[in-house]
Amino acid sequence: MDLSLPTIKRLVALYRIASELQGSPPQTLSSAKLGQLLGVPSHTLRKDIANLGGVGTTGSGYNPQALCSAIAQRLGLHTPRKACIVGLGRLGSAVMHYERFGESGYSIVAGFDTNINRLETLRADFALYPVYEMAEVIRRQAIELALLCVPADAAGASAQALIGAGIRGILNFTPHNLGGGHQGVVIRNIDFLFECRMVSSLLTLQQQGSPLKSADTSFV
Amino acid sequence: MDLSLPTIKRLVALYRIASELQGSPPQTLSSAKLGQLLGVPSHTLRKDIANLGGVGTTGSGYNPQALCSAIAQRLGLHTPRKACIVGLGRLGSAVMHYERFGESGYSIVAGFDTNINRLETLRADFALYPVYEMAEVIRRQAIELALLCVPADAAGASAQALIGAGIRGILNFTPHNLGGGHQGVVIRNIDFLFECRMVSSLLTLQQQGSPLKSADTSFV
DNA sequence: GCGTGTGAACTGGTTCACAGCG
DNA sequence: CGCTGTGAACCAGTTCACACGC
Repeated sequence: MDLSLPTIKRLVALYRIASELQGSPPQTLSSAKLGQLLGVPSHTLRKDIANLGGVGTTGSGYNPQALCSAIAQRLGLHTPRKACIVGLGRLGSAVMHYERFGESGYSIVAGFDTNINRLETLRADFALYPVYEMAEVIRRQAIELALLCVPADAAGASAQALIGAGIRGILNFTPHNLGGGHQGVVIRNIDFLFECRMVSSLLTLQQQGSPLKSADTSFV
Repeated sequence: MDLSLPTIKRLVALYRIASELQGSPPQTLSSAKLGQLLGVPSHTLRKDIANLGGVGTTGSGYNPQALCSAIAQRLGLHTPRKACIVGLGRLGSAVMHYERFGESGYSIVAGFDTNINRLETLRADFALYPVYEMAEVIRRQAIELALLCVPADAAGASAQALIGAGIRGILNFTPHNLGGGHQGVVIRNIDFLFECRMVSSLLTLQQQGSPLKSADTSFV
């Protein structure tokens, strides 16, 4: 069975909730309960989970850890993968220090920057390289994910270089849209300004009395 | 005409592109060109833009600044609104220093934290308050947006407090899903771990040979 | 002829309703 | 009797194809 993109998103969100709830009291989770927690109708979740197959006893709800591991397995959330940080300025450093990154399944194995001085002064528990070695390091170490933290005006070029080096995914923290479809490379934008504007838009339309169907604005 | 959520997202993305391109050479933008830049088929964009009405001459393309201002007006991107930061730790400080925030149309007028010491030592060009004054300040100043930067375990309670105080939108930077549908409050999650897992999932499915229709993984 | 605008066809994701198991 | 699993109905958004203005 193929999963649709919305379904994948909900499953990833479910994964966190389920993993948080798989703690001490071995409760059982109903689709209604989960739906409430996530802001999604229960039948949608039932469909989503049904796609995984085999989880959930008909009649009682879902077992948290069964659900958790089913999602993780189906989506490969535990697959160990290598990541690198491109751009070690303020933003890159912040990302680099994010404690919970380990939970993602990725391990950061390299950092790149154009500024040689910065490379020498920075303290990191992974190797740092000048950018001109980027392609080679990525290939040699089979790095799959790049955390793109360069200044906005360098984003396009960096992305091209990364794709040329065979990267598989890019988390784009720069405020620059990397839309140019490059087949096979997964790109996700984490864009503060964009989200601000989304809120603004939704508020505006809502204040004008536009329906704005379903409260799922936090999703999608 | 009502706009759908996917349409709104594309228009917001378009807005940035158009505003970047409205510079020196007064060119004209075709839907094909824009589509390529955004990774979206041209006819989809044509539909989206057509919703705005009146932009675009049949035959030649779109005028960048006309497009820009049409989007801004329709979505209220230039509407001045007030925002506050809730939680002034490492994350909150980073958000607070984000230079380009001004472009969003919001101005930050207040910051809140439980830690009184922190309030006294922090340097900001807006007023800082202890949390117990939060509801009152939000109401008095008619603050519409909250940038939620508290620790994960405080996220739920803070969100409740904000909603109780009449906030209209929340940008949730905490790794905690705020799904619980609260009618009328726009919530958007900016979640690093979630995005990492999304990439992981998409790579996994893709490597298994699942179709993963359309390269629009960066959208939605 | 290039490129927008748009009504009509289509696709696929969501919603519904009910069968079935604990 | 509560709650999951699922096939059928529904609907929104995307895709297509063509008419029209420059």
